[in-house]
Amino acid sequence: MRGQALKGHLDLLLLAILADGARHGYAIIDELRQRSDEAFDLPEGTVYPALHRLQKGGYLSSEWTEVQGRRRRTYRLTESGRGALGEQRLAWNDFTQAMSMVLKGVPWPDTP
Amino acid sequence: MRGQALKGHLDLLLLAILADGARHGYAIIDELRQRSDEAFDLPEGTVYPALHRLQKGGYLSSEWTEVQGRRRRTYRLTESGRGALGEQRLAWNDFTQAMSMVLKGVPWPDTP
DNA sequence: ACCTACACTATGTATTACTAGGTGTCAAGA
DNA sequence: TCTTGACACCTAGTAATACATAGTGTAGGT
Repeated sequence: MRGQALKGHLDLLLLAILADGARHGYAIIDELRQRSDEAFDLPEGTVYPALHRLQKGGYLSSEWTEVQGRRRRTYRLTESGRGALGEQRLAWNDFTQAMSMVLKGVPWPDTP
Repeated sequence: MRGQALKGHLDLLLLAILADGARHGYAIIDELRQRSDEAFDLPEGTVYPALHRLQKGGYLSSEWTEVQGRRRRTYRLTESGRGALGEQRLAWNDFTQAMSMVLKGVPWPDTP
């Protein structure tokens, strides 16, 4: 999938994953890939800065942990983050609905 | 609607409107607003550059017309544009499906 | 005379996903 | 032992693009 497509919707994805429980970055990438059936296979350079941005915005908190000699930064939804998740999900709903209204009636390409 | 959301999906919208038949920029904006039930109310500074970009990419052709003293640039889908419409529509489908897979299971906010 | 809708254009800005590089740990295999 | 690969993080720079802003001009109504 052309990743550009998720421009503006990455935050929602990350918040959604973290709604399940706290996770570290690498695990988030993994789960995103699994849950989306490989469709979302995001590079680290995409996810880490986004997590930093979300934390800076107060939507996530994080803490360092050490597991078998490997340091991990575990992220957790804040109250504000949970609110943002709800809002963005509603916005996503509105958006897809508006898209399908515009797309409705447009003929599909010939697929014989 | 926060317009940022359509980042990367504007082209699909424009191609979809033009699949209905040739139109000029202002009319495209109008129809986009109507078909989306006011959700997509795009500023000219968004749409015109996008049309130019699409034409430059070979997806649209255009010609000047004059209607009651007002000059209009009427845009039309090219063959290539029709192909792109099909592709982008499939991509949009894949994208929404992947999104809903990730979103599935995430609890909605309390709405009493 | 003024305002609004119509209709287009150009320039600059902010956001953001991604590229490309870098650091370091650990386990398995050659 | 040395190398590879998975794990795990980071940052600086780039490209794309929606939008803000400002400008040009016509037509029609008040």
